[in-house]
Amino acid sequence: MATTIIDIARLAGTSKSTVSRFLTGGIVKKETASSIEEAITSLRYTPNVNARRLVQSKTQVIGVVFDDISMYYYAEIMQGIQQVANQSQYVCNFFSRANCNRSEADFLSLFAQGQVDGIIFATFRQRNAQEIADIATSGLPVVLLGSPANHPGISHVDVDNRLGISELVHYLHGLGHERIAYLNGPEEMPAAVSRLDGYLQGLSACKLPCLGGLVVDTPWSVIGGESALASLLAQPESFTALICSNEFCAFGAARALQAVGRRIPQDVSIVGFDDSPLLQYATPGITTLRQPFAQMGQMAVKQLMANIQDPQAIPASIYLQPQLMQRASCAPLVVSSQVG
Amino acid sequence: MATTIIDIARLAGTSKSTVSRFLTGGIVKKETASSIEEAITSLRYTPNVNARRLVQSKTQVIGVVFDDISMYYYAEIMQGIQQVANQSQYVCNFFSRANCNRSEADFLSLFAQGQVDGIIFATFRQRNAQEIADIATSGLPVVLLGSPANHPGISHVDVDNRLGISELVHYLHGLGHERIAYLNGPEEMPAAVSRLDGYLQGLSACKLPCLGGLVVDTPWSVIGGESALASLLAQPESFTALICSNEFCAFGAARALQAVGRRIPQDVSIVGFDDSPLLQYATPGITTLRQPFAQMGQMAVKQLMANIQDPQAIPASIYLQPQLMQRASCAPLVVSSQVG
DNA sequence: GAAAATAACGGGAACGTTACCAACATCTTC
DNA sequence: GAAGATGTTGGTAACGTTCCCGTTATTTTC
Repeated sequence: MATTIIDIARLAGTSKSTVSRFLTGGIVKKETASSIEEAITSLRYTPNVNARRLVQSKTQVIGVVFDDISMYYYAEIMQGIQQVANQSQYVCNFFSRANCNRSEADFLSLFAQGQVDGIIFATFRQRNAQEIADIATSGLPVVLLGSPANHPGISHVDVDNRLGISELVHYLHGLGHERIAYLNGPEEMPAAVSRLDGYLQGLSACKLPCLGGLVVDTPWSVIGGESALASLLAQPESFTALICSNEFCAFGAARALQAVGRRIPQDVSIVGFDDSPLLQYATPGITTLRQPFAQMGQMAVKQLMANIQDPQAIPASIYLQPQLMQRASCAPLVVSSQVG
Repeated sequence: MATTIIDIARLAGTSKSTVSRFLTGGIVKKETASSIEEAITSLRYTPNVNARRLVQSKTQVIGVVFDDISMYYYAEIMQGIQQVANQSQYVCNFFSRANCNRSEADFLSLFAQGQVDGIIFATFRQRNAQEIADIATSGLPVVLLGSPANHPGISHVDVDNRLGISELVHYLHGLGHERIAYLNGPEEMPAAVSRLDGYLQGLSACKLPCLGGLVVDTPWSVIGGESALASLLAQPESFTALICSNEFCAFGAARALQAVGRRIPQDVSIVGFDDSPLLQYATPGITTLRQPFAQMGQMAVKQLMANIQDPQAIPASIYLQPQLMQRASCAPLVVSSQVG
């Protein structure tokens, strides 16, 4: 049926060993090489990857598993992953768990036996001990992306949530703000926990008091941000700046703030976490911390490659720093402008 | 190294043929079956996909090539594709052309020789005759997704751009509008051409005159929409409604409109094409046509499956209808409200 | 209970490649 | 020009499956 290495050998007047050697970059005489080349183009030959993978027990494929591929940032992560993978002649298999109700363990066995050379799990959630054990015993190189904890034996790449929010506190403090409210995320999200940590750390580093009423929990949604702002206004403590632990609640909070007549940034400075057109095009544009998703993807692949090439390579935890995207939603404190 | 079918046979006290028969759903005695099953679980055996693919020359993989995976709607398309693929025990290989400067032809040869059983090209651009010929001669089942033209021999799935915009004209006409402006997209985008067609068709179906000044070209961006609106206001024809051929220019136009003091929808009704949080959370929310991306992905896979299962299957062109997402940006015409 | 039919199994070739290793050709060196 | 070094080649065994087909075990039928 399809043309094989043997057809090439026959046409080039040599043996399949020599053709194979040519294909894999071994030593062949110039003349032989050129007649093989000729045969390959004239027969439009492409090596059969499955035969190659079978004999080499190597696939040049990495598997990438997402929680739910529909969030905008997954696109960026994928881009980063793909870019580096392709540079290294690797191909990516992407999966979204949301559409196939398989557990990570299912993926481990799905990928077992030669499907992929390694896996990136890009799922932003907590893992239990069993799941970690499954990964560790699978024998496959694995990198966790956007995951919180540092598990011995498993590499992982994440953004430095704590540092990011802490910098944000410094930034607002530098503008003169001392009463900085905080919209906290759901506690089952590890990222939310780290961000709250960053807020508290930032406050203490700036020698600012932590005023209990100024921390309000919210689900990470526009509506969540709106109602969180309502409870913030309902409590007695005043504030001149507001840090939102997520973009959607930032947008909601900003809108709710404006709806009750508070001006941004004259009355309240507001910052978000995560970036999207929503914050970019809000009026005013909302200052936010941008997660370097593409770079996170790139780093994850690089680390995975290292682990694939050398199974003894030491696993690493890599934290990338979020970048401050300055827009018009923050201003220096004017003493008369406190609200609350 | 890894456990093979032979290890299972040995442990189960039978032959590899029988184990293989068991694995592929053939007839085996109950007792044999259970001892094989036992051996499989105790040795944690998983079949080697590469060996299987080699001998069957079938991969259970479909390749999916995107132009640039960073647009939000690709996530939806991927979701749709993945969902149906997984149901059929297929696995997807996703690629983004943006990061690997390979042509579609490169992908055809990359995927040749057993990488995949079929390909979906989800690239929203025009193809030249050579590219079409390459696809046709590749021998691989191919489905074009979001592509404009109907090429003999190649299946394709797209949204019905023309019908969508035409319905939009009817909708606005139904609200009493007769002077409906149009923000046209870049002519190298086939979708933009179809949408303009739809606008013109809609006008003529509603027996409305096409007023030359009311059609303005714009790149599909927020800034583009803003400046297009400026030129619309600079020309003499008045309008009470505005159709934007894309979400970004809709957002920009709406913002520019409000910036010059025109109220939405009291002074001007405005609609977009494509949907995203940007339009959803704009103030007021902007009515738009939502492309059923997930369904497009699903249909593409179904069609591809059909073409894989039966290479003689007749290629099909499938057009899905965009859905009107009604928000607060449109209102019935009040006679005194003309602007322009 | 022998013949025929059926059920279950096992041997071995094939899939298309790589990789080892022995063989052969060509070139140096003295 | 023989001995060694170097460069190039081809034969063959693997890789882990599936699938065909002949063989053996079991059941049915008269």
